[in-house]
Formats: sequence, C-alpha cells, structure tokens
Amino acid sequence: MPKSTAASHDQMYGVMADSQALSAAAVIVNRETDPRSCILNAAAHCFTNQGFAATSIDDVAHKLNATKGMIYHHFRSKNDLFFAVYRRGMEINFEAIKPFQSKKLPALIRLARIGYAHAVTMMAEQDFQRTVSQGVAMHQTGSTTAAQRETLDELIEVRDRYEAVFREAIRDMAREEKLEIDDLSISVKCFLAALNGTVFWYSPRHKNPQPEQHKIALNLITYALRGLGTELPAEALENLGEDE
Amino acid sequence: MPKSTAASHDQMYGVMADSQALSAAAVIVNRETDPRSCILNAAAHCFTNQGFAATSIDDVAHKLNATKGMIYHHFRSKNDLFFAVYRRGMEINFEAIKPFQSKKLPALIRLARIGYAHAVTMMAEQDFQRTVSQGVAMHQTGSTTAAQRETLDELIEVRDRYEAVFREAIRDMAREEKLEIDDLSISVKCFLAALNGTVFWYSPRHKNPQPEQHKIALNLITYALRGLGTELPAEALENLGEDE
DNA sequence: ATTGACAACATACTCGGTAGTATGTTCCCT
DNA sequence: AGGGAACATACTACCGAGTATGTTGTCAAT
Repeated sequence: MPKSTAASHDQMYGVMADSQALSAAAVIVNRETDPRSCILNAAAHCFTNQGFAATSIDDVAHKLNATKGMIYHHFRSKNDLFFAVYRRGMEINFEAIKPFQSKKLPALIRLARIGYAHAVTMMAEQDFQRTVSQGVAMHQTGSTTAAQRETLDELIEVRDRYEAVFREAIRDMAREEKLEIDDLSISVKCFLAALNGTVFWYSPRHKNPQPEQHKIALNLITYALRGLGTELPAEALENLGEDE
Repeated sequence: MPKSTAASHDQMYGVMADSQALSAAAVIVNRETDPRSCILNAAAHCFTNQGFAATSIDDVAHKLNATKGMIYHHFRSKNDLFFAVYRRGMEINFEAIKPFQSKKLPALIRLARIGYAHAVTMMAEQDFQRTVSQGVAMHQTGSTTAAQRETLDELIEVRDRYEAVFREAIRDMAREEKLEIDDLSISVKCFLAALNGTVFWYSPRHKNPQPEQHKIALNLITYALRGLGTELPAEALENLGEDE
C-alpha cells in the first residue's frame, strides 16, 4: 500500500516493481520517482505489452502494487494517461537529439549524430517508443473519438516537428555534399524507418545493453546514410556515441 | 440479412459494404466472394482500424451487414479469426514475390524484383499487412495466452521463412557483387524496414493508386538497395513492375 | 495538544460492452 | 418430410472505464 511515510515512498515503488516486469527483457528503471512518472513508466510498459485497448487501468495499477484510485488521482482518464505517455516519449526523443543539433557542424555529422542518438533511444526506451507508434497508428487509421482526435492531432504535430529535424538535416546534408535526393519525403521516411525498425525485433540480451545497442546503432546509421547515397568517414563513425 | 438466394449472395456483400469502409481511404475490393474471404477482408479492415483487442466480433459482422452467428459459423473464436487473417496476409506476400524467385537471374535483379513486389504489396494490402504486424508485436511482447502462443509461434515461423527469402537474396547478391555486408541480420532488417515503412504513413490518394504505388516502390527499393551498398542499373530499374 | 482541511490513495459500485454459447429460423437438397 | 448448412437472435458471464465513497497521513491554525 502506498500509504507510507514520504521517506520510504520512492523506495517502495522500486522494490514493488512487478516480477513480471523484471523477467521481461526490458527492465523498468525508475529514473524518476514521483508517483506520476512511475505511473507513466508502468503504463508505457503495459501499453507496449498489450496495446492500449487490452491494457486496463487495473493492469497499470497492479504493476505498481497500487490501485485504480492512484491512477485516477493523477490522470483523468485512460486516454489522458496514454497521451501523457506519448508526450513523454517524444520528450525523450527530443532530449536525445538535442545536444547534436548545432548548425555549426557539417550537416552530415549532424545527421549522423542525431540519427545515432535516435537509434539508441529507440532501443533504450522501447516502451515509450512503442506507445508513440501506437498513437501514430491510431491517428492514421482514424479510430478515435472526436475528443481523442483533437489531442492526437496535437501529438502528431509534435512528432512531425521531430521528423522535421531529420528532414532539415538531410536536406542540408544533400546540399553540402552536392547530393541529389529523388524525393525528400520518402527518403526521410526510409531513413527513419531503418532506424526505427528495432522496435519490431530488438530485445536487450544483456544486463548492460549499451555496447550492443551502440554496435547495432552504428550498423543502422551506416545503412540509413548509405540509403541516402552517402557515407560517414571512418573516424567520424568511431566517434559516434563517445563525445557527449 | 444474408438469407437470400445463392444468385444474389455475392452481390449482396459488395453492395452492403459499410459506408464507413468506403469513406476510408482503403476501399474494400472483394476479390474473393465466398463468405469466409469476405469475413477475412472485413476483419483485416477492423483489426487495422482498431487493433485486435478493440475490434469486436460484432464490428466485423456489422461491416458485412451480418451478425455474429455468421462469424462464429466460420471461425471458432476471435483468435482463430485473427490468425486466419495473418495467414492470408503472409500468403499474399509469398504470392507477390513468387514469380521473381528464380535463381537463374542475377541475385541483384532477383532482390530488386522481390523487394519491389514486396513494397507494392505493403501498400496495396495494407489491412492484411497491418494485421501481420500486430501479430508480430503480439509475439514479441509475449502478451499471449498459452493457446495463442502455439499458433503464434507457428505464424512467426511463416514470417521468418518469408524473411529468409530476402536474406538469401541479399547474401547471394553480396557474393555476386563482391560486397561486404557488415551484419547480414541487421542489413536484412533494415532492408525490410525501409520497404515496410509505408504501413505507417502511406494512404492511397487516388482511385487508381497503382502509378503512385509504383513510383513510391521505386524510391523505396532504390533506397533499400543503396543502404546495402549497391544500386540497380537504370534500365533494370525501369523494367521493375512491367515484366510480369 | 487538538481540530479541521486536504492530498493521496484504496475500495465499492454502476453500467455498458463483449466473447462465446444456446436456441431459433429459413433455405436447400435428398 | 427430414436433415443439415448458414446464418440470426437471445442469453450468460465476465470485464473494465469511470464514479462514488471510505481511509489515513500530513500540515496548519488555534
């Protein structure tokens, strides 16, 4: 029961993490320990595992060894919870690429860095990214109520802004490298698709997943850049993931 | 009510297609007209729009202007229906690439052709492909009952066999072209990810979507091949989609 | 020290929806 | 006339979103 002193409040959520969550490949790490963030993490995990519709509020609560009352105290509805997870997911994405957006660098380096950062984030934050992916599918297939629609429109815009960062970097890169891109839109989509694919097949295999994720991300960004018709110089490739 | 003479049986399902389905971008074309196939088409559409969990058997029945009785006469359970849609989706995929699998051709041509065929199918059969995608996600996240698990394992194997066709073509191509592929597995995943991405963003915009799909598929296959470090000669590129 | 207000949940409840089963109906064929 | 296929309809049992009410701890004021 989360009815405890504030001193043990944070520890409780960590200790009480559902053993199923621990047995799943993606271990829940409580970076944030306030109740709201704990709910977001738990929800992201449940939405990932079962999808939005098949996830009940009770599922999320049980993952926290809590009850519905807790969830509804913080979020007005299941939809609001879903949207909050999506927002957090996109925040995570923007945070990941933010250090590398300086226009002072050559566009190819910028693109490689944000692409690498994106690829690593896709693997490191699968629950949030899969939830974003579900939100995108929801928007595209139109299976929303009118109320949902408005918020989803807004959330899609956030994602479009994220994508625009890549579009811009690809365009700049093409100009600097004097590359001809047949269709910028489709190229951006392909680029991101190659980097996003881990959502479908990647599962961490090690306690310390970072070296593996780094290696995979290198392969992904190499493929994605080659698809555009360019390559990163070897020494710049070696620096990816190290100068942050 | 489907209680009619056999003569009007097929026409009825076509005429009675839900107006919502017609207003959605993807128009249901009843290529097969037996009840079972009609149910599969309707189900694929519903699973795509709402996801498996949020789709009720009543939804599928209503899309056919029929009732649950009809669905349960043909399929034992909602799960069985879902699996049948998945199977059909994979059948469609195999059928699409089958004409191009001859090993007499150079591997690069073979790869380009099956890749192109795959890309076009992804766009032309979105409902089935999105359902397959849901099945894959279900399998990966482990959100299944024991009964589901067994069938899903089998279905994933079907998909792995499909992927193996691409793996083999890529490997053969790399050998013939004397290309060094860093990690064949990841390269296959990237290749298919680039071709599959339309599932997330493509919606037909024209009554006759084929020229547009052809153009997009050309862009996709060009990107995907370049990601591998190769390109298709221009005249071979022009022949894609024409010699079948 | 006591009291009251409020936050942060926990628990009980309501109502609508859905998977699947049971039963009914009609048509077709022998 | 009888049997079976192919549904349609009625029914059962359960589930889950959200609401209403209960409980406890904390804090501030007196």
